[in-house]
Amino acid sequence: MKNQEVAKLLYEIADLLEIEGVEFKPRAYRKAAQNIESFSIDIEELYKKNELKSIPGVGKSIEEKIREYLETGRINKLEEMRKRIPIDIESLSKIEGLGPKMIKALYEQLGVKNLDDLEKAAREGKIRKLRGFGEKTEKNIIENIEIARKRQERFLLGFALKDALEVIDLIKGHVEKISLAGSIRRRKETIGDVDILAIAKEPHKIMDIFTSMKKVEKVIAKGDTKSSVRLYGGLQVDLRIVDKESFGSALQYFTGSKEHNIELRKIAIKKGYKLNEYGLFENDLRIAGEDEEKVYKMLGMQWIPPEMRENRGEIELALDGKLPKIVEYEEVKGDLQMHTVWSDGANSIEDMVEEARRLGHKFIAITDHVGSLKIAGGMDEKKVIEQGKEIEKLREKYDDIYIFHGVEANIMKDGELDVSNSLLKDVDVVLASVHTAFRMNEEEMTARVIKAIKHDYVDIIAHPTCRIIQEREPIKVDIEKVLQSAKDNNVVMEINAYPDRLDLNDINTKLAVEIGVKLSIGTDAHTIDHLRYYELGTAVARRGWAKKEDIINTYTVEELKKLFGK
DNA sequence: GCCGTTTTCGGCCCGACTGTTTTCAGTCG
Repeated sequence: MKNQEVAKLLYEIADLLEIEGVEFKPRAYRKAAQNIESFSIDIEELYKKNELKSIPGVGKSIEEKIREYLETGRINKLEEMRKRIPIDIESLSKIEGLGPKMIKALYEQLGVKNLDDLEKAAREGKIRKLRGFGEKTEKNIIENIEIARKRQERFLLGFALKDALEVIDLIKGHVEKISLAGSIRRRKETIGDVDILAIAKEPHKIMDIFTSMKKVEKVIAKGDTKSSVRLYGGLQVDLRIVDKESFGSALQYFTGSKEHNIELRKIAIKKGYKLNEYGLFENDLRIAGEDEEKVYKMLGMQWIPPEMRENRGEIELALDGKLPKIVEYEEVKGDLQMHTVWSDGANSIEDMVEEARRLGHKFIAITDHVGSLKIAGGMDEKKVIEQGKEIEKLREKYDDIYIFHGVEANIMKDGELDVSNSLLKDVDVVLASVHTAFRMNEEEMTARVIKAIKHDYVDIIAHPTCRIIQEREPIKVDIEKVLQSAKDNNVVMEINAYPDRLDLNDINTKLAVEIGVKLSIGTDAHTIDHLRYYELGTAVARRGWAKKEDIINTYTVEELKKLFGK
């Protein structure tokens, strides 16, 4: 699927156009890029069917460029622009306070093309002399270069969420109301910073508590309405105090996404209203603002769960009153992938059972590695049988949780599993996944995974694309074909809930739901501490619009046994 | 460059903040 690839090029064209001072076109390109990037249909399929224009925001001209790229591997106009403006915009625009206009001025007047040039010019005191720039701007640039170099891109949701919830815990006793906002409230897989909103009678007292927390490394800004801190580890947290009558609209506004908000504001305009962070206004009269639900209601639409607010079609559905009822966090009743000391996990089966009970799970699947993955302690048939006996004993001891005996087998290069059927036939649930030979072409890799899907004993394909966020690209598979095959063969696809996997991701989950594939949530826990990540899996499910019936972790133990053929 | 329940031409989201200015452009979220 080349959607991300094409989107990236369109974003680059947008950046370059903006540098050139072209109006409105950058917005058009970005809009098209955004839609392509979150489109669950393969852009190459649309191209073959001559339906590229069915993507919102893609008209004659952008269609032509996509066509050119898919046919020749390049876009002439982009190549020309790159030659004309040889600037590393991507890294330069990461500098806080540096936008296209300033990048353009720096290039034209000082020849700044990249971070190194920028730093040199700043340190030599050349920037302050430019019209529109000054000493302060130059000083900020120097500081922000350091930060941009040090900062590792974005933070994983799973890690940031823990810090964010701890911050809220510290403050919530002192405020009237408090909520996460921003991408972390939408449970995006990575987040830039944490946004928190609160109502407070004595703002500066709250700000004192906030800025003097133990985990604060640096106070970036401190005022009565907004303070920002950087925690140890680099995560930035912003706390805003808002008025009670604006809390809902501020929450809506700061939750985003930006694209979602833009659409909402257009709807407001059509109705003759104005929507901003202070409320929804008819003339100067505030007709909604205190609660978020009412803001949506007054715009004539259903309230939209934060996880869905990405402008991927949710607004149209909410206007029609046809939003799908997505799975709720408390409907997920168990965890279907985890490891123990029987392979590469750190805890015993009983430890995992105890912790799962504490989390309120009704069932878990112990899915230790089997077969050739010796580095992960892959068990042989004899050990699997022994493990089964231990699980049987624990089932007798605990009657409030059911323990499925599972295994995780490897899908070898040829699509066969690395263990015999005799090992698999007696366990309750068989996960299969790719752990080796990640670099295969799409055709071979797709065939490999589909062969595993068709295997007699495979119930679930675990971490289907094998990506590691910010570390390893997904394997090259034709995800639509894989999902269709899963549907045809009644095989479940996993949403791996481990913080750096989240695989399937939100977009592929949405596609799976559309195709009708059942999904399972597994934490892939290797210690008892990892078990709490199951909520991240639910978050991905919600971002992919999965309903309760799409997620097998909402089933009863009896229903699961039936599904696994036991 | 795209788009249309005001439009096939003329619009394209909104407000705050910063740093530079002396009334505002640029950037950010």
